[in-house]
Amino acid sequence: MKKLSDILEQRISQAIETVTGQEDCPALVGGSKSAKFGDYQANGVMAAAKKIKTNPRQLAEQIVAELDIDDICQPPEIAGPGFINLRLKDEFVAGRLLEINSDKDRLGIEKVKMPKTVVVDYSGPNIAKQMHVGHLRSTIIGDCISRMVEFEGHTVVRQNHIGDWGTQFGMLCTLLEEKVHKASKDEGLLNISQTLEDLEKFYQEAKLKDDTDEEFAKEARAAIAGLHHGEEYWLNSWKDIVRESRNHYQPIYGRLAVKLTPEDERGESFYADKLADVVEQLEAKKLATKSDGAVCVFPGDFKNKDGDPLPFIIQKSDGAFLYATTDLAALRFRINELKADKIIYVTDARQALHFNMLFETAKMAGWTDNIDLTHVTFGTMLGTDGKPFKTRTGGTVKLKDLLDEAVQRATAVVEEKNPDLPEEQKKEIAQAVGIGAVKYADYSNNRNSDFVFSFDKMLAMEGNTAPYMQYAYARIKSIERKTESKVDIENELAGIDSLTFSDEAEKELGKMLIRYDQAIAVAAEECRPNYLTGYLYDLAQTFSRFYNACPVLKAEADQRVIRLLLCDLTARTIKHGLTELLGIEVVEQM
RNA sequence: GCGCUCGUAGCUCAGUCGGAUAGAGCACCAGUUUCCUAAAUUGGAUGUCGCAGGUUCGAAUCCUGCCGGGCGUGCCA
Repeated sequence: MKKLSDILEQRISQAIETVTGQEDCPALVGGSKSAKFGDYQANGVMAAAKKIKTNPRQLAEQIVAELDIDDICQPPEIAGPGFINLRLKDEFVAGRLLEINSDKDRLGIEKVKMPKTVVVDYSGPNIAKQMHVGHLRSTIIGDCISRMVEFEGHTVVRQNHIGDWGTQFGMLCTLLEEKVHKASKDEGLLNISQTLEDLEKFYQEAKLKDDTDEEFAKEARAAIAGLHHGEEYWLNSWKDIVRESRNHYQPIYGRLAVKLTPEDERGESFYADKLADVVEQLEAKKLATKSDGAVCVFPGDFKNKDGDPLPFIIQKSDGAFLYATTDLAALRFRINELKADKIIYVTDARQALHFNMLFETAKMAGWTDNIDLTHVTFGTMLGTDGKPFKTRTGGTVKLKDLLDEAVQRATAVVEEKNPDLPEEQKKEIAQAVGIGAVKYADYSNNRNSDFVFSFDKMLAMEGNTAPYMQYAYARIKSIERKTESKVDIENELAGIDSLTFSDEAEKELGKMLIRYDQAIAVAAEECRPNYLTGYLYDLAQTFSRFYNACPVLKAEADQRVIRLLLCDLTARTIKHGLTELLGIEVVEQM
């Protein structure tokens, strides 16, 4: 089923071009702001009129005369300086609804004709540190983008660029050896998982020893050298740390319903043996030069504080490589080996300069011809005090604790609103609502803005929140359960071949439902989950109006069918949006 | 200094890339339940879209200059 907005755009653009004889006259079709202007409007006529220096209203008349959209709309109206307003025919809306109804999996939404390979780089936790709130936004925004792009029909390759190869591993491996292997000789075995149970503490202990204990620091330097030379002894110890860390963050992905798996991991260590080649290649192309002992590329016209060209440093004066080098190696790998047509990096906005320089450098090297590189940025998570989100004592908030608290608060809400449900069910609801609230709150904000984290706001039943959406869904399910005692819904809906609207609220809901495809397309194109949540919220509100105006159970049989269908399609759309695209659970009862 | 980004109702934020009278939620006021979950819905009030210019049929949106916040700006990631 082709997107309605595309059909309208195409037909009207065609008409404009026929009348004006000009190429490239987009109709600029969009949803109307107000119902009195109809359902859709074309804004392109004014621009076209300017192009050929004619009166826009007269031009609009000619275009409308040329236009053939009887099958979709009532006769178009011309308004204002030259808007073309379109009102959908009931039969058209009904036809679309039936098509959506007949497609259980994709709600009538086509896959793209020319699928691309899209690499999405997101989450990227640091090994040996617990995941904290700083990782949340990249993780879930990246996941939503992946899901949307995948649903559109593209091939998505998720990449979790974990931080598993810094100099800090020298001290970490040394401490682990000390605690586990040496200890096991002297005073019995110490289990590796136990030792690494509190990653944060372990890291801090290693850091402290590294700073204060000279013997330890010496050992740590030997360890990092050994690791970089691939000595098995240290490599094993490093593997232990990576594996144990994964045991910490993989369950978090599980709770967040983030689709990253260990197979998606391709951390810094993976590129370690490809870094020297990156530098050599850039030197061979005469793009990299030595400056103050470091190997640098000077891409674009970035300036430093003194107004001098800003270097993209790819090798330090001591010979070590940096994240710039790793990112260049990763970029080449993604293009050459993963066959990426497009790479989306999801990181916070502070890294914007780094990525601009990375992209520019790669472009200068000729590695990215015809490759679409996008840095999807997002703002900082703030506490209700407007300052970066911290615990009361000023520490970083662990993601695990944050999710625990969300679920706990959701439990209290469920307990208050619906105390009679079975314990087990209340638990499930609290999980769905608590985790959903955290994710939805993030998604519903414009990702570029800094975002104020507030449990009270995100768990509110009013407004654009997860609980509101989940409640909307649960209400529909409740109607369906009650209806089931009278009729077999599936049977009833399967047999429909025509629909007649008998109420304005039905029609409004129907028109909303057929716009889901466009909402996804725009949200995916712009990498903006908030466009999707915005649509879903509109849909839920439109449904609520319908719900008040149009009883389903008490309706006569001929009226009941369309209402049941509208209920079911709304439920399926909300469910699809929440579970498939946002990774948020729905519940049958709340 | 330069760069990026943000500045919209009392508060929290949308605004799909230049479109018609700038929209939601919270808070405030007034309605709606013998009816499918009122965790809902209807109506009302609320704005120098940071400021000043410019571009044009038309600007919150584009350009220029200011003001204010955040971030970044040569060997961390």
